[in-house]
Amino acid sequence: MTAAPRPTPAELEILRVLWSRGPSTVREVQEALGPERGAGYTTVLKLMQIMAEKGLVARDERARAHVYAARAAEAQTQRQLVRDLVDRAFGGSAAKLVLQALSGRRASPAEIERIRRLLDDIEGGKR
Amino acid sequence: MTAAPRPTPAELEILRVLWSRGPSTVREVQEALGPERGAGYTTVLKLMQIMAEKGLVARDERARAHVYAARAAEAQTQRQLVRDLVDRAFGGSAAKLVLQALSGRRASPAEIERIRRLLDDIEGGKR
DNA sequence: GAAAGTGTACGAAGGCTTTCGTTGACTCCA
DNA sequence: TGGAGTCAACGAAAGCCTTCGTACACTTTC
Repeated sequence: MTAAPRPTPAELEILRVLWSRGPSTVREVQEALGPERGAGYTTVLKLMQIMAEKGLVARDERARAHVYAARAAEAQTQRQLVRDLVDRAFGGSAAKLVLQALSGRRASPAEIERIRRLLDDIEGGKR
Repeated sequence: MTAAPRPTPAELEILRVLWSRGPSTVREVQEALGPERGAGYTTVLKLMQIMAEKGLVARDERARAHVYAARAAEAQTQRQLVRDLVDRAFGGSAAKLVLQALSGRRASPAEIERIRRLLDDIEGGKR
C-alpha cells in the first residue's frame, strides 16, 4: 500500500461522513449524505469499493454489511489538499492563500485568537 | 457571458502563465510552461481553445497568431478556488483552513505581519 | 419452503480532461 | 513559383469520475 491518492470530490464527501460518524456501512453513509445529494445506493457502494481499492478506506468484511473506515485522519487529508492548492494556485506561498482565505470570509473572534496564537508560535521559533 | 467555470489543473497552469506574462500567443505559453511540463504545442493550443469556449480566456484574432488573455484576475480565481476548498473539505470554515495552512508551512515575518494586520481589520469591525 | 428484503459485485454508459496526429491555410523567402 | 516554416482547426483516443441497471447471494418472514 503506497501513499493514498488525493480523493475526488465525491470521495471527499464520503470521507467526511466517515470522519464524523466513524466506521459505517454503505447504507449508513448513503443516508447520511442526505437527499440533497441524492446519490443512489449502488452509486455510493461503487464509490466506496473504488475507495477501498485505492486505499482511501479500510473495509471490514466480517459482517454481511461491510463496514468501511477512513484510512487517513481528517487533518492529514486536509493538509494534503491545502498543500496541493497552495502549489497549484499560489505558487507555493501558504501565506498568500491565508490572506485570500481571510479576506472575503468572516471568522469568529475565537478563531481569530487561535490564528494569532499560531502566528506567535511560528514567529517565536519552533518552540 | 455567464460565470466562468472553475479551471481544471492544466487550465490553471496556463492561466498562471497568462497572469504573469500578460496576453500571449499559444507558442509563448507553450514555451513558458517549460520542459518539465512537456506539453506539446497542439496540446496547449487545444486547451486554450477550450478555455476560450468556456470563457476563461479572451482571444484576439486580429494577428495571425491569436493572442489570449486571462478573463478573470488572478485574485478572483484564487478566491473561487479557496472558497471551493473551504466548502468541500473544511465544512465552510475558512479559519480551519487557515490554521491548517499555517501549521506545517513556514511564512516569512513580513507575511506574518500582513496576516496580523488583516486580523486586526477583521476584528475591528469593517471600519 | 417461497417471497420479500437487503447486501455485494459487475459492467457499462456518459461526460470531462488531456494528449496528440493530421490537415489545410497562410507567409516568407530564394 | 515552390519549398519550408508557422499556425489554427478538427477529430479521435485514452483515462478517469460518476452514475446506475442488473445479477446473484444471503437472510428474514410468513
